[in-house]
Amino acid sequence: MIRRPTIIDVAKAAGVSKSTVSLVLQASPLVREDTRVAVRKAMAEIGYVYNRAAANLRSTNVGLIGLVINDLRNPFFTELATSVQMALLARGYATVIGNTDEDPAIQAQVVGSMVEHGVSALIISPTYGDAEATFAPLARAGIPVLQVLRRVSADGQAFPFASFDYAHGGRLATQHLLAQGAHRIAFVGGPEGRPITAERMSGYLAVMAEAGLPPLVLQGQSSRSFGHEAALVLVRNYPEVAAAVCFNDLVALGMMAGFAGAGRKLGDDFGLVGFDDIEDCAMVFPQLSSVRCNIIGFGTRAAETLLDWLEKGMRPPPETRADVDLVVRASSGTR
Amino acid sequence: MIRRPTIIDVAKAAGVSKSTVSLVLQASPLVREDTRVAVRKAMAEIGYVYNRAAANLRSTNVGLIGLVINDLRNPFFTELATSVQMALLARGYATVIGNTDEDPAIQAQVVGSMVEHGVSALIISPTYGDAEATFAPLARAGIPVLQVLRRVSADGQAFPFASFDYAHGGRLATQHLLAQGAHRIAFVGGPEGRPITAERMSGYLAVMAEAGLPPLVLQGQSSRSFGHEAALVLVRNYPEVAAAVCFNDLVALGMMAGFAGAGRKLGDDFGLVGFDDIEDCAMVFPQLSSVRCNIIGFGTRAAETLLDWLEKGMRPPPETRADVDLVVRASSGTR
DNA sequence: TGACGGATTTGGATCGTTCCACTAAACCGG
DNA sequence: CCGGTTTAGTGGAACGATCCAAATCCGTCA
Repeated sequence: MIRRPTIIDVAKAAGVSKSTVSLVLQASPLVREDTRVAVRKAMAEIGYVYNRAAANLRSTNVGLIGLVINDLRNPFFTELATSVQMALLARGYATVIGNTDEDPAIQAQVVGSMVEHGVSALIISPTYGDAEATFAPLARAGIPVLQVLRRVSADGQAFPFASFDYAHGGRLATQHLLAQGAHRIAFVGGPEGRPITAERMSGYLAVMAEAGLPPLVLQGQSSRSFGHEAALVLVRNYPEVAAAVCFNDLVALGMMAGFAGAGRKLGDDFGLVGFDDIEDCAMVFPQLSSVRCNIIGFGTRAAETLLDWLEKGMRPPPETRADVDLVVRASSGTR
Repeated sequence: MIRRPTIIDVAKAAGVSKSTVSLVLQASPLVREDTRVAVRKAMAEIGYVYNRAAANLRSTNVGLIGLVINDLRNPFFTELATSVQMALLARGYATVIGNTDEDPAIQAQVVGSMVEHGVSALIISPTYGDAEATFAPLARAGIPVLQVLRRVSADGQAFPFASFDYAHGGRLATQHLLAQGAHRIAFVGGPEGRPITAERMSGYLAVMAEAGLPPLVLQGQSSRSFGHEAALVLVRNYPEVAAAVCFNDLVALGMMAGFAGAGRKLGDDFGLVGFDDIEDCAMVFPQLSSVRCNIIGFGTRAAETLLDWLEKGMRPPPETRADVDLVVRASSGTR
């Protein structure tokens, strides 16, 4: 196999020095128009491909941003990934996406690999578990890192955190179901002992306490299958429960399937509100009410925050919360 | 900000030469155990981070594989991405995932950026549209590239293609619905003029022709919303149609919502078979029959094929088709 | 003891860019 | 015609690793 051409080959072909070729590559105004054209032509002719590794060796800022996602199969995260990538692209940065599949060891490896490849900054939705192995190398690398959606490293100064105002979302959902006339309302799903579960539940608990009603919490996986099971449990053991706030939409969708199988009719017999408002919510029957987190807006803002930090040194505050609102659809009753 | 430590700093701290440090980094068997330990200790102490850009400058193979996905929001592709990444990781390669969002311009940019960063090989599920801008630089770079799921560059020698035996899947689905007693069977969804639509439809058309039955095709987007519309069209305009083979599961899920809204009962009144067998199929009610494409197996095999090509020079055949089978669930009738 | 040879270790060249200090030529006003 | 300024282009020194040929250890054996 033949060697890849370098700027020196281009320089020879165009009859200029390698420095001039370099200037052309950087779109510098220092080169005359006709030499620029000649150099470009030479590049096209000999099939020159820019070697970024060599360039990075001299100047550090690569224009590469890392995005670490803990679960690429969850639509919520893919939507985030998509929006972040588009926003970064719009400002001229390339994105590398890494998936950790909720495995701290893989996360450490993925982050390590990104740092080695010289990403200039990182957005990470971290996996719970050994934070040290992931964040210590990041601290050493000294690049801007934004934690989103989950705060795993408590060091908000080094790793600012951005998420949604989940507690408020929980309030909205519960208040809405109360207003629909439900009294016994359950909270379903959410992995135990995780901050995000506590946040989403806290609004529910607060509203129930204010209304003087006893709470009922069924914790568990944030998956469809858990929602399915939970629906059957409710039907069997808690027939008096008339509504539920779900930890997320996947749980709610699982519950919908469970209720459908058990012959319980959503909207009329039972009010259901999900969390996240993923695309599927409007696509199922009956349509699912959900606490909307504007993921696209959030991802876009996260990307811009990160770039402002990287380019202008504007370090974001340790904690940022984005607004949420409630989208009322058929699943929570039409009364 | 202080300079990142280099192997020379490590070498000084450990009292050895930079070459020795380099050997330690490459886990070479040439270094004595205690010097290795000393070097590792020095690295940890001064917080050394490997600089891959510098390494790549000398030795080309980076251990970085690119994965280009056309739609990261489609669960089918995320499952593929996840499995490919895991398989590559298992063989010691890091993966960078890029999303093109079905935009040929973004695809060209993403691929260009990956080539510049020196990926050693690429798996791409390409976007339809300007193939030249994407594949010409890849041909020049001379790295192994595998087209999966979609064949956009016709050059199967340079860019081997791997996909599923979709035509066979279409046959299986249609034969099954016939066996369930349906006579009027529609084919719903699938973007017009795309090879994949033709493939999936061809099995359906063949079986209908063999059975002497007239086909009915409703082409359109491969989205839930199109499925929703199509269901309403069928109910209104073609009440005699008793079953449908869908272009993919998203269409089928959309149809399910449409039928539920129109009060038509799946399984009894209407038989439905999807395509892809994404996770949702088993999670909705009634559960959706689907042509299963073992994506995880496919992704794993694609990764291995690519690495065999890269490491051992075993170039794959121009075209590979993976087996599919039919998963029968409640949506296609229980008779 | 000293030559031998396998196991370790080392210095220097090298990879393809960018950056910097510098030159050559063109231009300009007095 | 001269010194000074601007414009366009140049050569060489980095950058931080790898690779290779050569040097150095050190235990063995004649």
